Amino acid sequence: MRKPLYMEVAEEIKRRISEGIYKPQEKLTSEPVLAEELGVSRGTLREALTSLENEGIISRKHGKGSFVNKNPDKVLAGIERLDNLVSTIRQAGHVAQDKVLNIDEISIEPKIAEMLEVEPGTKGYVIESLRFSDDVPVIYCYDVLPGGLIDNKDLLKARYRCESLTDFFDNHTKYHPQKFVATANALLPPKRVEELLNVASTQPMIYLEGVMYDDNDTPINYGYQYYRGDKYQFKLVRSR
Amino acid sequence: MRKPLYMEVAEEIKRRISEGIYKPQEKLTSEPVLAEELGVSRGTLREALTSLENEGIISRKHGKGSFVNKNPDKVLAGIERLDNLVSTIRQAGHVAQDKVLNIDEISIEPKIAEMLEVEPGTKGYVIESLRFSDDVPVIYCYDVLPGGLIDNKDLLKARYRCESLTDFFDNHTKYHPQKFVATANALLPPKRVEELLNVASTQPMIYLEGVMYDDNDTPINYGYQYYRGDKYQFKLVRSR
DNA sequence: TAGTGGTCTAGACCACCAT
DNA sequence: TGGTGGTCTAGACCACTAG
Repeated sequence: MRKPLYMEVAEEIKRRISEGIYKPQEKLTSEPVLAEELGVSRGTLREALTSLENEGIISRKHGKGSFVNKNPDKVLAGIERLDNLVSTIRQAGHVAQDKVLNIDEISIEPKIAEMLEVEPGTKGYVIESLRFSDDVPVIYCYDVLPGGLIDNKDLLKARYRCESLTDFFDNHTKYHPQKFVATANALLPPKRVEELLNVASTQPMIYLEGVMYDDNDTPINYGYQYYRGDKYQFKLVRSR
Repeated sequence: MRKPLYMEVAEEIKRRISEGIYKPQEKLTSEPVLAEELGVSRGTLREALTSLENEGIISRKHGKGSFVNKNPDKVLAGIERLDNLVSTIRQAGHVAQDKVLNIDEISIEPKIAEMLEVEPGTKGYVIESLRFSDDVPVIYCYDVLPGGLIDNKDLLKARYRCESLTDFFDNHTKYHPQKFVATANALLPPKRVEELLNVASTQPMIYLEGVMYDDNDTPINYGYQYYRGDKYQFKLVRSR
């Protein structure tokens, strides 16, 4: 079984929506009937519907039915998604590029060491990088990796050939980034960021700072990013 | 059946975690065994585990088991949650206050009318309000309501006695806010915001702008907010 | 009352992981 | 290989909404 059945079912329903067989605001065929029609059990159909609901494509109303949302496309891909920045820029229809500025060995300062759950003064690496959209630098990234994660310093050179730190972790280490727990803020750029991104010192920036965890809850890097507020926007759905 | 069984099961597991029967990083009893032990079907147990996973309390690893996460408490309550701003400030340990500046009748301009799905020029109401933290104004809110939602203009006076527009909708109308679809940005304050929040014109602000929808996907208000970047921070979890 | 989504069961087989 | 979580089925009953 390549793909789980319920995913194929979800895709079939998406297809029907995009082909206009089910239109926004309209009710879907009821669960028992649709399950029969698609040749799956109701349980499997419900798994598919649940995933569509989580994606914001449909809404279910107890006793009434399941309805196609307005703008089933628009939403998604927002600030709560940990995506490759480069692919996010591409999806927005721009030419994207990643550039690593430098990789240096450092001694991790206490504040960051605590977040990374290592001893202060432990060896680590700092990676500075930029992301470009249509040849304009729009994001500055500063990342600190505990040295313990990297067996061999040469391994880090692979970062130059990756499109992001996440790609590097996925493809060259045994750690797989799962979530970035952060705080969001608005700040003016420090001198270095001002110069690298070539923005005015009065240009407000979106500032995200936090720690990345892998799927075993191991902290794998501390990082912060400055996003040009005039060039980069986050989509966001706040819900109850 | 008061509570669904799977919710009770989820609570029982949470209880075991908080009582230290299952400790962070440890593996839970396997699904077949735990289901038998709790006297429910494996399907029901899995529903409970899924909800715990969505809450970030456990992680499941195919072929290995389900594990209690570190810090099963901390996270959550971030930018993706549509919460009463006042209660959010209180939770952070500050004295919070809401103040409505004014409520005016207006003719809705085309750009906003489109977002609210009404005809340009339709009558509507503008509400300007501030949120205070320890007597310091930290958030400026500008909201536009389609006139059609409000039978009687006097009804709006109730807004003065609410702690937020969301409370007003919940308690005085038949509309119940469900989600705020928005964009996030960093901006410098316009003159009016600069004066009302008493901030420097160079103080970066977090700017959220979007449309609120009720549970039937009816747009119930357009709004934007300016948050003082130096006084207000958002928590945020970006995950895959 | 009829139809809808919500919950629950019992049992089966598959895919992943460590040994 | 044996144990774990992942997927799937068929059938039952409950709770909500509307006419």
